[in-house]
Amino acid sequence: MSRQVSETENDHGAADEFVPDYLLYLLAAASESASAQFHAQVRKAGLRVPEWRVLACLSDRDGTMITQLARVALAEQSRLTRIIIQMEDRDLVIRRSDPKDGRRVRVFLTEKGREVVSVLVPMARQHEASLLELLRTNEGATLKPALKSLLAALEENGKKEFP
Amino acid sequence: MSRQVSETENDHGAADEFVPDYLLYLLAAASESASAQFHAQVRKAGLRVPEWRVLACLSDRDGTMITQLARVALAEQSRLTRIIIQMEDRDLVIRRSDPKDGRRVRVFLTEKGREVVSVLVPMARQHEASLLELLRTNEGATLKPALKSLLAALEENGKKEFP
DNA sequence: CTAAAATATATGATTTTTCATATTATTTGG
DNA sequence: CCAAATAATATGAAAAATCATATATTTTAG
Repeated sequence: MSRQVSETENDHGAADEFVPDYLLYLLAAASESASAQFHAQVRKAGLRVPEWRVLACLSDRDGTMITQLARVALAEQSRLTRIIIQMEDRDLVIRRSDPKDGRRVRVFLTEKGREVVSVLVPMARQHEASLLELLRTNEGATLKPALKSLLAALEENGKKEFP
Repeated sequence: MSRQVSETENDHGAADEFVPDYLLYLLAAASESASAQFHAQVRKAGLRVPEWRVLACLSDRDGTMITQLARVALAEQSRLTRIIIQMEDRDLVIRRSDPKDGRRVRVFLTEKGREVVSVLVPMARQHEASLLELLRTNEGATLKPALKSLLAALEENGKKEFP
């Protein structure tokens, strides 16, 4: 005899359903859900998510060009151009065209941008640690390597199709 | 002596960088990258991504209400309302208010919607299989369980904060 | 050396998305 | 039973994202 289940009670993963076991759903949902809390902190710091990503990327490599920033920030080029302009208006970054290649625009952290990112990166690290603590140790240990493998394999795969 | 590395050559994961080893980046990037090819097929089928997600969700549970669809399709409620209206205009779904609770709008697949999803789900399954083949077997086997654990843990966590 | 192709960024116009809030319906506490 | 609280959906206005394409620069082929 099966008990009555309320409509709103979410019984994820019911036996034979497609979505709850579908890799692309799991990836997107995990990304969304895992990011939610930290992204709320990002917004409290007065940044939008792609802006935080830009700052983080620049803290790794100052002077990255727009196209590369777009890749890492997972945003379209034309969108990233506008985001960078807005960030420049708020004195978070400055743009300088590359002397070796005038097409390229290199983006650098300002002092203010550096301060902001120096607060956020430690927060991100701490949040990541708390996420990994949620997982049983063995799963936590495999998740990142598996994602990296997947990304690397997809990149290889992409190269094959456009050689 | 280290060789000269071109600017555009993406040397992911350089020793001491933050972003390439950051879980939220890996999740978002893996989700994006893994989805890209299949989502291109979805668009060729004349659907936007959230529309495909709605159809997939309805093929699991016909008559799901807007709020629940929004959760699974990872879209905001007001956006999903509009998406459903557009899908109704294209005769992919129909809406019926719940007789037991007049606030709820239940969404059902039409014959046409059922046909579309019956083509796309097998494509999705095949694409998923090809993704998992890209991973070394042991990693492929751990990825989905790890993502599910993470999602489950995050859900538990969320409940604690709003009891 | 030069014309054509490729690359990097910017921009205008349109479409999406979001945010706040209105509307309608149900539940709950007194 | 009623008033207030809660819940589900809809909607208008504003912000953001996308698409196609323009502009500027560098590379490549001949």
